[in-house]
Amino acid sequence: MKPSAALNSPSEDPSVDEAPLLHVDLDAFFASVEILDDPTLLGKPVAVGGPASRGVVASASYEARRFGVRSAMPTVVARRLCPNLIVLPGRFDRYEDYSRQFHHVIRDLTPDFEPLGLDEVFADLRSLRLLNVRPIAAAQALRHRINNELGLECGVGLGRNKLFAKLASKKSKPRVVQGNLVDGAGVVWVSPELEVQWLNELPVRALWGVGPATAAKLEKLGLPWVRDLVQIDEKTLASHVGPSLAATLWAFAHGEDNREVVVDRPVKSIGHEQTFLRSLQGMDELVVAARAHSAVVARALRGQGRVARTISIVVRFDDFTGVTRSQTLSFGIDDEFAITVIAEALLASIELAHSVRLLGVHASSFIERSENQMQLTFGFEATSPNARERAQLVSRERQISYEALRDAVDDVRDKFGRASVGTASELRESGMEIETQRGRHAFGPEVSP
DNA sequence: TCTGGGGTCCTAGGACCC
DNA sequence: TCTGGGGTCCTAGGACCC
Repeated sequence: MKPSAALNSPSEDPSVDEAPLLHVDLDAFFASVEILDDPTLLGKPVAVGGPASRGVVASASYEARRFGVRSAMPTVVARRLCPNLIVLPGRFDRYEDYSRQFHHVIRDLTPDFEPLGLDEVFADLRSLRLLNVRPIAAAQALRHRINNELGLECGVGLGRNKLFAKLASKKSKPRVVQGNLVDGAGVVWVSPELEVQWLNELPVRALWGVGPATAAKLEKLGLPWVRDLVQIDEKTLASHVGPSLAATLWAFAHGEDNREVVVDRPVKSIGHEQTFLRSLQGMDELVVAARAHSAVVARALRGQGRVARTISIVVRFDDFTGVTRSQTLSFGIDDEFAITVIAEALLASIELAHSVRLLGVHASSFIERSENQMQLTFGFEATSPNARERAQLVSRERQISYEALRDAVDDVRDKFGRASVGTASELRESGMEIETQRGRHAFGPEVSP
């Protein structure tokens, strides 16, 4: 266990009101889990990531980072920097196991925490006021437990809000200096006196919400530093980056961040996408992939007990341009056949100028099962769809009655068993049509009243 | 150097309703 | 004949985060 001390070494531990927000960030999470599961990897440059042909690094051990290997770096580049790099494909079920244990440890401190991905959490310590919990002591205890029980290292940041807590945990991290591993402080608290000083030293890129595009924009405006943002008024900023981001950045630059710790953030979309080793050519190959993706999404939906009204597909071409298409239904769905039918229809609306390196299928606009009205399949009046819908329907060949789809799927399953289910193409050819968002109309021959 | 996969949120425009 | 505004929903694209 590495020594834990606050960088600013306060003689006194602040109160939870002085340091209400805590941020924990596990070190090199995926790579560390791989090393725990295979100790022969210890001390070696390890990365978790995609294949050299088309992958990127998701996580790199500190030994790998010494060579300059970083997250989001193309695997080929990482290999060039570090020829002995051990690249592992990633076992996300395993990482989720560890993540659950991580959250369990946090929950023992407080239930008021918010995960970000698998390896980070924010926690609001204010509810611990009456227990006389001291933030730095609590953070150190957290590090010990995570190290003892999970075998993982982490950095903990404390601050007045999410902005500073996160900046602090970053500063707490072990860093590689001149090729050597240097211990970070482990726990860092940004006391109010340090806040302005910290912000003044920071490039805008270090702020949450500023990525490469916004950083370039701000640079062009002559605002490469956080301290520069204080000089500009919010309206001017908004004219360049939009009102929402402008308000956020302007507040950050003044040390303010009103984002709260949200304990149960509801999931808003579920999707699955894949970059192919060899780009797909032609609709037939895409349809096969879309079916597989739809099945994955459907399983996930059912696993979480959700039904989705919107199905989207994402296509990325070889030239890295991309398109998305989506369709919102008036009812929710959760099975692979319904999703496949829609995904295929959306696919059919895309012009394939290049071969396709990535395909994704997503489901969103979740509704409660109890609100999902899908029973009136037969006997509805055949109102004429409006012009826009009709155009959509024609162009995308979709219009299905949900129950008809369901019934057909059940029939297929009954007849052939689960493993040999029919295809969406077959369902479509059977004459059914998809229903769209506003009302139910137009039906295939088999389901017409 | 050549770009993953899981997500979230924002913006802008069009359709539609009142 | 010319002309409204606000609110909601949907779609497409983009940026960002881990």
